This record gives sequence, structure tokens and C-alpha cells, in this order.
Amino acid sequence: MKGDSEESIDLLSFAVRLRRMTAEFNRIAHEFAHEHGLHPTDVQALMKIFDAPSPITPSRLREELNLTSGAVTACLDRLERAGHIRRVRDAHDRRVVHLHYLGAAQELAAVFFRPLGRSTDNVLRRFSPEELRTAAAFLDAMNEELEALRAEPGSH
Amino acid sequence: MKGDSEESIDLLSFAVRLRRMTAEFNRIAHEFAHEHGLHPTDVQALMKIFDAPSPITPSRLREELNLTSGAVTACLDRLERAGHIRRVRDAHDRRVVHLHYLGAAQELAAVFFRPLGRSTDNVLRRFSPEELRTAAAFLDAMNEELEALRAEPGSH
DNA sequence: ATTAAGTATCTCAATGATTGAGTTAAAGTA
DNA sequence: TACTTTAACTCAATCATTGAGATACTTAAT
Repeated sequence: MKGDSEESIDLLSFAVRLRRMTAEFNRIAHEFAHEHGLHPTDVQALMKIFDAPSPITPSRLREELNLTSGAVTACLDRLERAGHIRRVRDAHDRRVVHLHYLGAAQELAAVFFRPLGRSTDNVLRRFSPEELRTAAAFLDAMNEELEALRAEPGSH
Repeated sequence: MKGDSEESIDLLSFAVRLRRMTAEFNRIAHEFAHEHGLHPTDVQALMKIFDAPSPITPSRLREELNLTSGAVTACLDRLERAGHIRRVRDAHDRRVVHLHYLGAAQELAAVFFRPLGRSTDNVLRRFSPEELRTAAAFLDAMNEELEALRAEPGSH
């Protein structure tokens, strides 16, 4: 009976844990953006541009960040003006633009991710390889589910 | 040697997993806010007001969301006008305001968290109680570290 | 009591990001 | 060729956010 009650407490508070973590990430990103004369949106966009396996397009970014096309154009204008990214026209389909990040963006990302990376490392050191595999699997499962939620139309 | 290389791949990609999860949460919150005539900030504020163990104050909210006092006041005006929260003056220190959420906010939160809760449940079902304890411990450790990062002044 | 300093919240003009409708240009389709 | 669709951009209007300052209240010192 002890195991059972412990379990349900864990289940209930997972949502709170996840929300808190998201909020902390957001606050850090917000703070960072302000310190570097960027907007929260710009930081989100830069992260997306970084994490994309191949150069992302403005319309993809529009979907990812849930913005209107006008907002994306303005955001990319700011990032390009500040020397963080470059717009490159696709040779085959000349309507399409690919977003490449430049040196300035890489440096900025390094500055941004260093403290976050240290924090993550501190956490990783506390767990065994097997525990980390479990944690990674959990995060992967969450990301899968959240992405599935994105497709559902009547889900919210 | 197999275990070693698998490990370092996991370590490197933890940051990406966490960023992706944060981004998914943000996108969902953004979408939800837009559908309900709220702002992303308003949704963040409501979640903070909900998750607080005891009624939170505007200045605490200011710290949590990293906003200026003017922005917080405007945000609370919107939430109060829409019937989600109520401002209550502290009887002992009449400078202080406590934020209470109302029925409208509870309903909204229920609508918001139902799909997220389903997604979370789907994930939780895939793991054993012991694995979930590990995942919860991991999230707790991350939250600890991220909160520590908040205090550090020269950290970014 | 009185004064000074500190704190919590709010006000407001200026800034500027976001929206939403419409435009341009390129690609696919009949 | 004309029609539709798609990608990205433009621009006026809207409205959240900033940042400086005002207001009201509390606390500590004299």
C-alpha cells in the first residue's frame, strides 16, 4: 500500500514538474533575450533554426512558433539585420527561402547555452547511465505525444 | 566501447530533447491562448497563479515571468476584466495585493490541461513505477539546477 | 510624533511586435 | 493560355510591453 500511494502522488505531480521546468526555461530565455537586445520570439526562432537538421524555411518556422506570416517576416528581418541569420533563395523552387545561421548567431548560442549546459551536466552527473537512458526515453515519449497533440484539430 | 559511445550521444542530445519539449509546450500554450482570446503572457500568468501553493502577489508574478510592473498590471487587468482572477487587498499590509483565481479561470484551465493531461497519461502508462520515479527525480534535479541558475548573477 | 527610507502597486506616454488582409512572384494543373 | 495553389513579403491598425514616475502604505530612526 505504500508503493501504491507513492505512485499516484508521482503521477499527479508530473504535470506540475513539467510546467515548472517549461516556465524556468522560458524565464531564462526571456531574460537572456532582454540582455542581448532580442525578443523572446527571436530567441525561440534562433533555437528552432539551430535545432533543425536541415535549413528551415519561414513557413515551417511559422508553424513551429505559431505565428502569422507577417510576424515571421519581421522576426527574420530583425535577426538578419543583427547579423544572426541569412536568407537564401532555393535554386529549384524560387519561392522558397532557406534560413542559415551565421557566426554571430553561433556565438550568441554558445553564450546562451553554456550556463544551461552546465546545469544539465550537473544533473547528468547525478544519474547512472541506465537512469539517464530511462530519462531520455521519457523525454522522447513526451515529445512524441506533444507532437501528436499538434496534429489533433479538436483536441483543444 | 559500445556503452561508452551510446552514453555520450545521450549526453549531447539531452539539451536538444529538453529544448524541443519546451518549444512544444510553448507552441501549445500560444495556440491555446490565441483560441481563447488571451495572450501567451496571460496563460503563463494563469498557470503561475494556479500552481502557487498560496495566493501569489503581482510583484512575485513580476519576478516569475520576468516582466516589468507595468506589464504585470496590464496582464492582471486583462485577466480580471475577463473574470479569471480577482485582486484582494491584504488586510495587514494594505500595499499588498493577493491574486485569487475564479470559476472562469478554473474552467479554462480544465480545458487547457485535459489534452495535455491525456498526453502525459499516455506517456506515464508506458513506464514502470520505478522508471517513473527515475524520470521524476530527473525532472526535480533539472528544476533545482534551473532555479539555482536564476540566482547566479554572472551566469549569463 | 515626525521624518526618512523602503516597498507594493499602479499610471501613462512612447515604443515596437503582432495581426490580418492584401500583394507579388513562382510553381503546378487543365 | 488561364486557373489555382503556395511561399514569402508589405503595410496599416492594434495592442502588449517598457520605463519612468506617481501614489499609498509600512518600517525604522530620531
